[in-house]
Amino acid sequence: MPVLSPTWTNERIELLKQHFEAGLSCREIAADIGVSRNAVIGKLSRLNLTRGRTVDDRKVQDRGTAPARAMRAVPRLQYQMLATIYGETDAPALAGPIDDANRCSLLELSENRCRWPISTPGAEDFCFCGNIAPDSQPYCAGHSRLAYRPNSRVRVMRG
DNA sequence: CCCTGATTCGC
DNA sequence: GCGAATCAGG
Repeated sequence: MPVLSPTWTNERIELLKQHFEAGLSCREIAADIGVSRNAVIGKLSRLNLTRGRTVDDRKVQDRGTAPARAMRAVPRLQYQMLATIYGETDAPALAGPIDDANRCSLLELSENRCRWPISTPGAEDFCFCGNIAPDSQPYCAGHSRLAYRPNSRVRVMRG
């Protein structure tokens, strides 16, 4: 390993198989090994480890689960996932406790207030979070994490 | 639009 | 054999 750039050595292939059998997606495997997604899937195809023509087992990413329509302007790069698997954990403290002391009704909402719905719409105690939403975000820091992809797609699509 | 995996094709 | 480009599905 001193000089050459080993493309697919045994270690990589083993790692590839391990991650593949572990249930990791090709994107995650690729990110972990350090190659492109196509490289990983191409190698898998060459190894005849493809699951047939099944496109995916997560069925499809659920869209429209958020109560608001504002979850549009989030590019959600995969760098977060990369940082996660690399152990970098680039994410700083993202508002742990959600303060629900400022909850308000729809009429009390303003531009800088969190619009996260509390309880069920139509219920008598239905209201909104009402916390301070930094920037022009529709939600406060805590609820933004819940609204926009909390993390990589980790078994949380049955909502 | 975004995501995903699978195949194709040039290197 | 390799992987980007492309295809195909959700």
